[in-house]
Amino acid sequence: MPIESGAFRRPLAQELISRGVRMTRRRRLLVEIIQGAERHPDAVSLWQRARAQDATLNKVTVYRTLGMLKRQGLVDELDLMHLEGEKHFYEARPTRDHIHLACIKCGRIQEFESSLFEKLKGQIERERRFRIEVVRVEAGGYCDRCQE
Amino acid sequence: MPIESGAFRRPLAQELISRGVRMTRRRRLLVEIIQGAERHPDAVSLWQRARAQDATLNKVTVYRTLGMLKRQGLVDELDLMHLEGEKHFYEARPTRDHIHLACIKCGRIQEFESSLFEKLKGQIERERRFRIEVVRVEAGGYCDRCQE
DNA sequence: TTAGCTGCAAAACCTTTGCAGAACG
DNA sequence: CGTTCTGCAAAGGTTTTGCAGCTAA
Repeated sequence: MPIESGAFRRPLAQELISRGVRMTRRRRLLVEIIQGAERHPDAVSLWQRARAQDATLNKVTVYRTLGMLKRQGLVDELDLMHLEGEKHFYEARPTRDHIHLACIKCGRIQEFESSLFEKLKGQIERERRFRIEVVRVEAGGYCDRCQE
Repeated sequence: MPIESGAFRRPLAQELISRGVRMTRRRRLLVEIIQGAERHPDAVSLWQRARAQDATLNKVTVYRTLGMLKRQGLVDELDLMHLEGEKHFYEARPTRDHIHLACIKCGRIQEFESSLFEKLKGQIERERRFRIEVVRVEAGGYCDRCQE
C-alpha cells in the first residue's frame, strides 16, 4: 500500500542545487526515486531500482549519496524495528514528523501523525533544553488486520 | 554519567527461570551485567566486560543471549541514532518506557519519561487499533551543555 | 539422560574507504 | 580547468550459521 508522504518544501534536486551541491546525473536519479517511492526503500533496493535506468550506477554511489542527503538533513534514516535484518530505510524528510508503525506479523508499515507527538517534542526541548535535530519514533506490534 | 534505569519487575535471571528458560553460567553473567550497567552496552562491550569474569565466553554467545532476551521481550534494542556506527545498544526493559536523547556533539545519552508519551501510545493503539509490543523513541540533537 | 547451550570457524550482510579516471560548473 | 563525484576493488564492522562437544535439569 502507498505510504502517504508529507508535503515537501520543494524537490530534493532543486533544494540541493540551491545549497550549492553539485547536481549529477546519478544524484538526480536517486533523489527522484526516493521522492517517488511508495515504500521506504533501503540502500540496496534503491540501487536496484536506479540500476534499471542507469545500469552503470554503482552501489557505493548509493551509499555515498544517502550519506550526503543525511548530512544535508534532507532524508531521514529509519530502522523500522529491524523487521528485515539490519538494513536502513530512507525517506525524504517530511514537513511534519510522523511515527512509523511496523507490523511484526505482516510487515506492513503505517505512518501516524499526531499533535501529541508535536507536544512531546516541545516538552523535551523545554524541560531538558535539548535542541532536537532528528527524531525517530518506531513502534513494533500487531496491526489491525493481524490481531486474532 | 549513570543512566537512571527504571525499576524492574524482578531480576532477569529469576524471570528467565520462571519462564522455563535454562539458566546457565554464561547467561547469568550476561544478564547481571546488563542489569547493573550504567551505560547501555553494545554487544561487543558487553562481551568485553563479561570476558573479564569468564575468559572463555565467546562473542557468539553474547549475540545468541541477546537474541533470546529480545525474543522474551526482556531487553530492548536501541540504535541511539547511530551516533557510533551501526551497532546496537541494549537495556533491560523498564517498567515504564522512556525516550532516549542522544547528543550529536558530546555523545551523551539522556533518558526522558513523559506522560505525554504514554498518551501518545494510547492514541496509536486506539486510533489505529495497533497493538504495540515494542516502541522506540530516539531523538538526536544538542543537549543543554552543548548549545553555543 | 537428553534437550538445549556453547565454542570455534566460517560465512553472510551491510557499509565504508582508497585510488584512479570521469564529469560538473 | 580545478574540484568533486564515481566505479572498482577491497576492506571493515557487526551479526548469523553449522557443527561437534558440553552442560543444566
